[in-house]
Order: sequence, then structure tokens, then C-alpha cells
Amino acid sequence: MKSKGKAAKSSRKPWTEQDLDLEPENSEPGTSEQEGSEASVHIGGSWRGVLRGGARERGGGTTHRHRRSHNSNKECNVRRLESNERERQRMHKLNNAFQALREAIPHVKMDRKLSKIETLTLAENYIKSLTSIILGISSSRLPPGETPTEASAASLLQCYQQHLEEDGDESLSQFLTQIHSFSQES
DNA sequence: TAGGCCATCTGGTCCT
DNA sequence: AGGACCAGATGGCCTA
Repeated sequence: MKSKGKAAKSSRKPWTEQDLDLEPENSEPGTSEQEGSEASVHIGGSWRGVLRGGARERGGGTTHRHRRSHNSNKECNVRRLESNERERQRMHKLNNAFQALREAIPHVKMDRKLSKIETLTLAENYIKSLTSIILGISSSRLPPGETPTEASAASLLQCYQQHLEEDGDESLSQFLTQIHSFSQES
């Protein structure tokens, strides 16, 4: 499966301790065949432009092409490594949340795991389905002649928020379980 | 082989 | 000032 690829990814280490010990002049981007081009860094055997794409110029046209003068090159590299690690951890947390979401939503079992976009789409549909179920239940308990209103949705939201405050992280799955059993009983 | 999906790096921007 | 967040870029793996 993907594990092979992930293993290969994890071995990708563009910045190493060795890099930190490089002489500033050696680590300066664009010193050889890259001379004269955009500031670049050597990553995983390829050169990446430090300034690329329109989004890079959001800060206002003239960006700094070279490292900031008030930080040493080594200091910049250390900060970059730390920043990379934080970003990795952040993405891992995001992926864990996606995995939790995959497990929370019912779907046809597949030999492969749901992609992120599939997970989000299914979750959206699932939420809409649950909402309509709940609104249907509440309308069936209304006095004859009355229809579900926005008040029903508001009370649903209020109920959910109450669960969030009371139960923390586990609240969503518990709430959905309650809804499921409730809809089966009625 | 092309396209989809993903992990990772990176610099800019926002927020505390 | 520093961390979080975001989006673009890149390259690897997998599948049709």
C-alpha cells in the first residue's frame, strides 16, 4: 500500500545537522549553476525556488531575496528545522483527525481507505442526514398542524454545544451514538 | 504513462 | 517575537 511511500518520505531529510555546520558561503543558495537565478535551496536532490508563485509576493512586491541579516545562517537553519518539525506535527494531528472522522462516519467498506476529500464529503452528507432525521423525529412529536421550524435546528445546535462543553473530545461520537439509538427506538 | 493522492518543505501572514 | 496557520511547490507511490 502506501506504507512503502511513507517510509521513503520519512527518510527524506533535506536539512541535516551537517547542513547546520556548513560554512555560510557554501550554504548560500545559488552558488554554482544556480548563480543569478532566484534564491534557491537544495532539497532532496532538486533545487527549489525560495521565491515562487504569486502568493510568495503577498507581502508586497519587493521581498528579501537573501537571508535576514540579523540572524546567522546557522540560526536560520535551526529555526527552519524547528518550524518544519512543528509543521509535521501539525499535519500529523490533522491526519489523526481525518482518521477519527473516517471511523466515525458509516461508509461502504473498501479495500482502500477513504481519501481526505471523500471523507469530508461523506461527513457532510452524514451530518445532513442526521440533521434531517432529528428534525423528522422532533416534527413527529409536535402537536398536529405544527411543522419543524428553525427552532428545531437551534435546539439541535444547542444540544450539541451542551455536549461539547460537558464531554470534550469524545462528545461528537457519543452524541451521534445517542442520536442513532434514539432514532432506532422511535 | 498520466493522473490522483499524499507527505513534506517553505515563506508569507495572522494571532497571541 | 514566536508559534500557528495557510497555500504553493515538489517528488514519490499507486492505480487504471
